[in-house]
Amino acid sequence: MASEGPISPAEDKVREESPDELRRSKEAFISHWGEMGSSWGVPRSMAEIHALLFIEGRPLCADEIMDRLQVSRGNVSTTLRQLADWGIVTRVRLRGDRKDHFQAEQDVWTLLSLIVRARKRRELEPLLAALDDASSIAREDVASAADPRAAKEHLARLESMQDALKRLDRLSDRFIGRGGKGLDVAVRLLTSLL
Amino acid sequence: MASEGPISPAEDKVREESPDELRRSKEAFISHWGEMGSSWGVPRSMAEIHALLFIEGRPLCADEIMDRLQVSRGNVSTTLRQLADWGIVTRVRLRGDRKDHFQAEQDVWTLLSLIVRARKRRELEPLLAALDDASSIAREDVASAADPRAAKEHLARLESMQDALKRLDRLSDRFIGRGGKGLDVAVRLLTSLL
DNA sequence: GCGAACTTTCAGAAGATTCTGAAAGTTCGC
DNA sequence: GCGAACTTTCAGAATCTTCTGAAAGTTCGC
Repeated sequence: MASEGPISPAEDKVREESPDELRRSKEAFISHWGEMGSSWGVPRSMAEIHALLFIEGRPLCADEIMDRLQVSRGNVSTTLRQLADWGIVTRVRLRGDRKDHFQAEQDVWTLLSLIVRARKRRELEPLLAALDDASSIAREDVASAADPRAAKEHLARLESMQDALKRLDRLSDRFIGRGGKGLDVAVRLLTSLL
Repeated sequence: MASEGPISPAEDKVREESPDELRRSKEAFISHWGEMGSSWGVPRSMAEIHALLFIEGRPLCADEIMDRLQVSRGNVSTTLRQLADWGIVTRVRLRGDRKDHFQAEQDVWTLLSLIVRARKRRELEPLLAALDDASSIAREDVASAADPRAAKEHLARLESMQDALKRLDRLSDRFIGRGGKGLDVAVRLLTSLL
């Protein structure tokens, strides 16, 4: 292509690829996803970078992300690493290009599973560990306490919280365990049962 | 010093009520709950105030919360209002006391349902509305687009995200709908099925 | 209607998080 | 081993969120 005409800046690469409406729609998706992320404690630019990769569907390199979202190279690099750690973005090498490219998981249920898994590890599990400690200390304390009644009630509260969270934890292990479609299956199942 | 004076600061009010171990255990719970909250986008002090009310189990007034957590009156007031909006804390009037008192929901499954409900309203639903708009625009665009192939793929991506989120939305309606124990039931059900 | 008791509001301060960009690091072909 | 292409790191800047506290608002008994 670009065969003979010397350099006709805009037209020669007749970029049907972004006919404005499409571009606007992508941008809307990116903003909303970023918005949602930020209310769930995910840095806005992280959510946006993910949204861009998801909605483009093809592997993009750092420079393209910087251009499209107007964020710094450092930010892009750090964020892509984190997204890769979560497993929702993968590094892809394109033949003939030394740049790293990145591609987002395209299956939505797999995506959601991976997100759940990552957050569970980082946030739910440490809390459960702490509750375990807290309640075993409280359990010992029931015997020796000056006010055993109060100690017992306290223990009961801790344990009810612990039980519920443990149950959710075990449940999510099964949903997201091997496969990836676990969540999808579970949701369909429940929808039909309830 | 101050050994024989009429005021013997600590000992005279032999407070069995907080035998140190109990107090420490409560404080540990409060910190961890606060920690978790803050990684899920809930202000730390909001999560802590809730944790305090939950773990005490009895109605507390603003002053007691301020003392225990060392936060300002303004913060306590604002936060209690929000917790009440979420429905996980209720305002209680105690006979003979003009102060408002606040009490946290004690049933953990009800608590979790209420949290899910609140966040769904504030965050999931607006996103769904936006996706609806985005995909109907994209749908119209498929006809007129310069590159219908690209437009179709884009629409497919939007819709797959929309479908999954809608399904979760409907599902959570049922879980949390009337009752409060919906979540509990669903979790037990799934645990036995999967 | 007045004052005391209590609560809410909100502008600005304090604090936390996120982002930038340039320098250091890595990798690769030659 | 060298330089070009690319990536990562991280100190400090920019930004966003949360918190404080004092003033304004409300409610209630009298």
